[in-house]
Amino acid sequence: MHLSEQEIIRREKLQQIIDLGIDPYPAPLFPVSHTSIEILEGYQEEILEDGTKNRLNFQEVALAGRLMVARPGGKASFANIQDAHGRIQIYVRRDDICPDDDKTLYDILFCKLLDIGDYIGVKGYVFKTKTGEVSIHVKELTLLSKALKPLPVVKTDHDGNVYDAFTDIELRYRQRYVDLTVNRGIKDIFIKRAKMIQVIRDYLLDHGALEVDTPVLQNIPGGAAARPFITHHNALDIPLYLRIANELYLKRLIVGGFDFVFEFSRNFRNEGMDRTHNPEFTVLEFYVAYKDYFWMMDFTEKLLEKIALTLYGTTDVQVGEQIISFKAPFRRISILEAIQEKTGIDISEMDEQGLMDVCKQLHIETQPSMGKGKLIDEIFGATAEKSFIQPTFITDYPVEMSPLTKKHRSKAGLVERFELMINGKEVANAYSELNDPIDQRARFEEQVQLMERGDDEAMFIDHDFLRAMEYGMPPMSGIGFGIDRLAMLFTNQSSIQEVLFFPQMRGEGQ
RNA sequence: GAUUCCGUAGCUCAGCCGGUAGAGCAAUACACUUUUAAUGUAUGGGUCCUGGGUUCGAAUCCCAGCGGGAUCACCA
Repeated sequence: MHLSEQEIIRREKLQQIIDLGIDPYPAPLFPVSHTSIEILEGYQEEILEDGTKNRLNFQEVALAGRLMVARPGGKASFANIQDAHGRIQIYVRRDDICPDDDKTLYDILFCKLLDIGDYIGVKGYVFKTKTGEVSIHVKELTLLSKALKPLPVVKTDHDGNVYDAFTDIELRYRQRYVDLTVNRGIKDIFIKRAKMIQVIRDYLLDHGALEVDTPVLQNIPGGAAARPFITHHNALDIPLYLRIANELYLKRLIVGGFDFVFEFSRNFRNEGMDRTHNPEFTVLEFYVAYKDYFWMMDFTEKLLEKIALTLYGTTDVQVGEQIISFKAPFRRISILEAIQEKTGIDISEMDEQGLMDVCKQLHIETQPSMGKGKLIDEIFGATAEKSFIQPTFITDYPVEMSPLTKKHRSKAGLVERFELMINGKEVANAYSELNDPIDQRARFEEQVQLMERGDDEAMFIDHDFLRAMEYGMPPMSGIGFGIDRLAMLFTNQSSIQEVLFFPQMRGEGQ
C-alpha cells in the first residue's frame, strides 16, 4: 500500500499515542449531553453591575465531534470541533486538562499528536470569549478516534468566502463521506430530501394509506417500458429481474382488498446515465381504490403545495433561474392541445402516416417500429415538453403508449392519464387505472406486437396480473412520482447525482 | 452510444510554442504563546491518470486505454 508523507506521519503519531498508554479507538460510550447548535443558540449570560459576566446555563456539557481547526498555544489553545449539526469553538487550557505536574496530555497529545479530522470528546462549561464567541471551556478531553488520512481543509471567512473548497466532482461522489464532512451545505441537500420524503409519507398516512413492500426481484419485470437488469437465482436456477416498477404488485394488493397503498420503490433500469438518470432511482407509487385521475390531480397538487410550504414556508421555490409556484391548482392541458399550442398543428385526427409526415416537417427522427402513440409522444417531447416550467398536468395520452390505463370516458383513442411537468421535466405519471381484464389482455397482446416490430421496451405479458384482475379489480387511480427528480426541484440541484448519496460510478480499477 | 473538455503534492490550482516540476492551504521543525480563512522562518512531500510512440530529451507533441465533467440522443 502506498502511503503519502502525511499518512505515514499520522501512523507514527498513532503509535506514539499507543505508547503513551492512550487507546486511540476506545470502546466505552462517550456521554454526549448537547449538540453544538443547542449550545450556540441557547447560551445565555448576564452582565452584573460590577461588569463581570455571569453564566446562566450550560455549566456542564459534553460534546463530541471532529477536530477541524486548531490554534495551539503554549498554555492555552483554541480549536473547533464539528459535530453532526455544526461547529463550535473549544478553549483548552493546559492546567485545566492537566491539573497535576504531568503536562503530557496537553503538551504532547493535544498539541502534537492530534490532527484535523480526529474525533474527540470534551467536557466542560460554556462561556463567551472576549471576542464574543460562544465556546466550551474544556476541563476534560478524550481522544475518541484517530484519523489516518488528512481531510481537505476548507476555510470560510466572515464574509462567507470559501477557500480551498473540495470541489472535484468525481472525488466528491466517490468519497461522499469527505464531501459531507468538509463542504458546507451538502448535508442540507440530503436533509431536505429526507424531509420531503417525510412530508409525503405523513401526508399519505394522514389520508389513510398503508405503506407496503413488494418484490424487488421479479420473474417478469412489469409495470413500465424499460430495459431491466437481469440476474440469476442459483437455487431455483431461474432468471430474475430487478424491478423496473412496482405498479403491478401494488394493484394486486388493491385486488386483495386494500383501498390505498403506497411504496417508495427503488427501481432499476439498464439504460443510459446522465445528469437526470441513475441506474437505480426511487419512485413513489400509490394506488387509491374508487378514485379517478381527476381526483389524483387534486391530490397531487395539494401534496406538492404542502411539500413546498413545509420546506420553504412558501409556495414559490427558486429552481435555477426560475421561480416555480407550487400553489394549487396547477394548469391542466391535454397533450394534443399542448402540441397545438406550441406548434399550431392539430394532430388530433391524424393517422400514423400523417404523424410521420408531421415528424418529418418538424425534423424529428422516427423509427419504423414507432406506433401512433409513440409518434405523438415524440412530437410532444420535441416541441412542447421543455416549455412547461410551471407545474402543469399534461392529460389524455394516446392509448397505444399506455397499456395499463383506462380508456378515456369520452375521447376515443385516448386514455385517462396525466403526466405532471415541472421545469420542463416529467415529475409524475398517473392514470385512471385499467381494470377491465379483457381489455388488459388485449393491450398486453398489442405490446407483444410492438415487441415483434422491434420495440425492445414493450411490456411483457404478466399472466398472474391478468388472473388477479379477472378476480375483480375495483376502479382506482394510481401515480408514480420520480422522487429523485422531485428532490432535485426542491433542493435546486440540476444533477441527480447531487441528490443521491452514492451515485453510480465506474470502478476505480485499483 | 456520439461530440467535446479535463486528469500535475493530502486539497485547490499554475506550468503545456519540448530542456526531467511550482504556489497557496495542509504537513514537519524551530521561534512566538495567540484566537477566529491566512504569525514568522526553514524543511519535507510528486509513477505530472496508465501504456505505447516521436525525440538527444516528453507533464508538455501523437496514438490507445482508464476515469470524470459538459452537451446531444434514449429513458424516469
